[in-house]
Amino acid sequence: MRVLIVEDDALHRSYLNEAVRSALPECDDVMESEDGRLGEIEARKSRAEFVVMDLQMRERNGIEAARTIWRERPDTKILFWSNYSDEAYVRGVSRIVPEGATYGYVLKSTSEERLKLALRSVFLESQCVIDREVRGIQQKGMGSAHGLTDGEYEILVDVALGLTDKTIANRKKLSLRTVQNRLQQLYEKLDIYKETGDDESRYNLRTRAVAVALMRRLLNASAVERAERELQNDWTSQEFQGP
Amino acid sequence: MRVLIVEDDALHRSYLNEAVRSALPECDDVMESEDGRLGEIEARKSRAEFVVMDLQMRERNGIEAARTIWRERPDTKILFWSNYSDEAYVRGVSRIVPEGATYGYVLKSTSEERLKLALRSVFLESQCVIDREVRGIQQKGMGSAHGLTDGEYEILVDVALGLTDKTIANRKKLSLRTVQNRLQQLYEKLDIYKETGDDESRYNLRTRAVAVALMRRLLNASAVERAERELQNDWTSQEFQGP
DNA sequence: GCTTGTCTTGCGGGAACCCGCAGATCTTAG
DNA sequence: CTAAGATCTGCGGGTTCCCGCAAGACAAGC
Repeated sequence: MRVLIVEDDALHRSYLNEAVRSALPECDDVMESEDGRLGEIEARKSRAEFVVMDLQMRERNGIEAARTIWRERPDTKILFWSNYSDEAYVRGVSRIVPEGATYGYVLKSTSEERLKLALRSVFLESQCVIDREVRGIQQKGMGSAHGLTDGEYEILVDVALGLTDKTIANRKKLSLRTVQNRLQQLYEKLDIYKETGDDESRYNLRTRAVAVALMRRLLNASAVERAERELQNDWTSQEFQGP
Repeated sequence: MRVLIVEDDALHRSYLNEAVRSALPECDDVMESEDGRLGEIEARKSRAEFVVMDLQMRERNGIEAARTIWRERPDTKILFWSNYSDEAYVRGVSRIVPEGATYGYVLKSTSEERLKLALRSVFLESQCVIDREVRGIQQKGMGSAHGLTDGEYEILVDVALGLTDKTIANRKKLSLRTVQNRLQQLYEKLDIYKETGDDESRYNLRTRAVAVALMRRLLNASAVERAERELQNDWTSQEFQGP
């Protein structure tokens, strides 16, 4: 049994190493990689079945790395280990997990006990373990507080990328007016209107929406970069023109 | 001699504690705070002259905390200790440092030797120490690659907040056309035009500018939040109504 | 069937945005 | 003082955005 740790902070890396050795005495070998890119290579070379993965790394973030690892070996068990419970990350993870794969999601602020428990549960018993703080975000469809539909979230990302309404309509195969409608209902969910109501001063609604999405941690730079890469793919592989 | 450590990650906190005790044997007491808010209180209560401050914390980020600490005791020596060399953070720090104050800025990835050296240099010899990677950003005015004027950066922040051109004009006491001019030169610096040139597909320029600023780490959520708070101050203290 | 509700699409217009052009102001160098 | 250069400002227009209104599509329920 061999475990691969992918984490770019040296302290956290050694902490994880120690925790893994302590929680899993049956573990023969613990490998380490310093960023997502190297993690992919190491996982491919060593054929590790168990991975502890940091999100938010320099060279290549944990979501990208996990996706390629799962693409090559879908039975790999991955425990995600993240700083915050940003909605963008949680969504990103749940978007790439393949059918039936086992994974976990724990915050760096959890106690060592919980971490070790999660290691044993995910790696040995193939249970999915998700921290309570994260769980709150994962179940979508709550009381409009910060529960965006998948469709609305998609629109939000496209807007945050700086796309035009018309461009979004082409990409999503929708009418122009429909895109604008979804934007409006996005504005309502984000309380954009309430703010402009206070003063006569007006916001530019679409950029304001991006701003509050940032502040509410619905978006972050990594999510935008991911979407940007997907966009460039669509952009070059197929030309978008006409009805 | 007493040192206050403000850092919300437990591992980094203990690492810093050890480093401080090792680098500064003449240090009597090492205090710790878990976020910016508590750090302010502890600094006020203990009258610590030396602070090691993390940026990017939950409750109140390091820049805010440092500002209030410096406002109460401008002779406090602060060593900033950050994950990345994000332009937004560097700008934020250099914006709040008072006249003649001594401070340092080192990355978490630097070696323990460099960290200890920085601790001694800043705290004992009152030297300003700034990591090489950070230095690159600090000197502004380079070959248009990512060198934004202060004025351009201000505009960028206001746009990222979601403000209207007219609103920005009022806030900055400028003409509407001037704001739009600055926006145009911002677009050029960010290469917004080059991108739209590839395809007929159009971007919404202002949100696109925010997107690339995010991806180039010129902006981040903390910077937006900071600006938002300033905005709300102006908003309520004085009413903005054009002639 | 009829109604109710949600989602999509079109039309139209007022407002905001993007920008070329040209005159006015201010700085800097010779 | 003058000339050159950068910045600010107003005007006019083409485009996009924001949104109220209304008609069609589809599903669920009495």
